[in-house]
Amino acid sequence: MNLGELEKSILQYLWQYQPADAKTVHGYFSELRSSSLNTIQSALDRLYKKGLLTRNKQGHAFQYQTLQSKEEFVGQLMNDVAADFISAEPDRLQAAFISMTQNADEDALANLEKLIQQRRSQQK
Amino acid sequence: MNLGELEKSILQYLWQYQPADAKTVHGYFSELRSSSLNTIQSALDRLYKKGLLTRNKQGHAFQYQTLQSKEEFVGQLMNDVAADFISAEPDRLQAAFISMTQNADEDALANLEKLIQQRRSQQK
DNA sequence: ACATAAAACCGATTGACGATCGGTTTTATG
DNA sequence: CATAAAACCGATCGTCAATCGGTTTTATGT
Repeated sequence: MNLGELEKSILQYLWQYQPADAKTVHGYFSELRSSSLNTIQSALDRLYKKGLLTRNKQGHAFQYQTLQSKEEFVGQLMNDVAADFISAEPDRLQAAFISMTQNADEDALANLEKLIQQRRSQQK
Repeated sequence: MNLGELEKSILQYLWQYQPADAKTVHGYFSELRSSSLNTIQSALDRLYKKGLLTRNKQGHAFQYQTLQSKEEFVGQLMNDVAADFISAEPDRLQAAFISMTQNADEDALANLEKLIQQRRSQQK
């Protein structure tokens, strides 16, 4: 999945304020970048066609919403990028681990370990 | 960092067989894809200019080599892709990581936990 | 030193794709 | 059913990977 700058910004916006229609998004970005309403609209449409957003009409306009949480989405992205190079599952996890802990401090590691223990006990 | 298909394949090749010159790489890929020697050469050059490879002349030809291990590189990629959305929020990064391990099985998680413990004890 | 073969380098072309936006069509609603 | 609002269409631009022909540079054997 390749995303442009505008697309990323819109996703970020939606995770914070969704649902939103093109006009609202455009209103928000008018202070940050000079994109016409049409540009915002077509970026939303691209994201929709990429399967990252849902939309449903509310009056005149589509209300857009993300399909995944930011965490799920980023997890997916990391997985995809890793899968391009690493096929076997255990290796992939190991690589992920390395990336996560490249500059992780002790607290972060402890925290991570706790999360993993949680997950292990959850799935019996 | 955006990589094309050929670039990815060449990186994979190098991690397995480096160092190698353009001719060698071309020889390898001649069975897998129809790319001229020049195409391979310019892909190697692109990777070199992107800072992913080193090279030094050995007789006529440059011998190319990766700068990072596959694991380091993939870790970097995952980090970059996460950083696009998650800034300095360790918790969120971890959440994303956990979501990435959504369908990891018990063995993989156990393995991962072991790796974390290793890393924790390493760093005093 | 110099001819030559080998490789590097240069430049042009093609194909995707994100960003951009003007103009036309569709549609919700007073 | 008129109209304003939004969706949709299509064209252009910029960037970048892939491609490769042709030229320049260079390593090396005689």
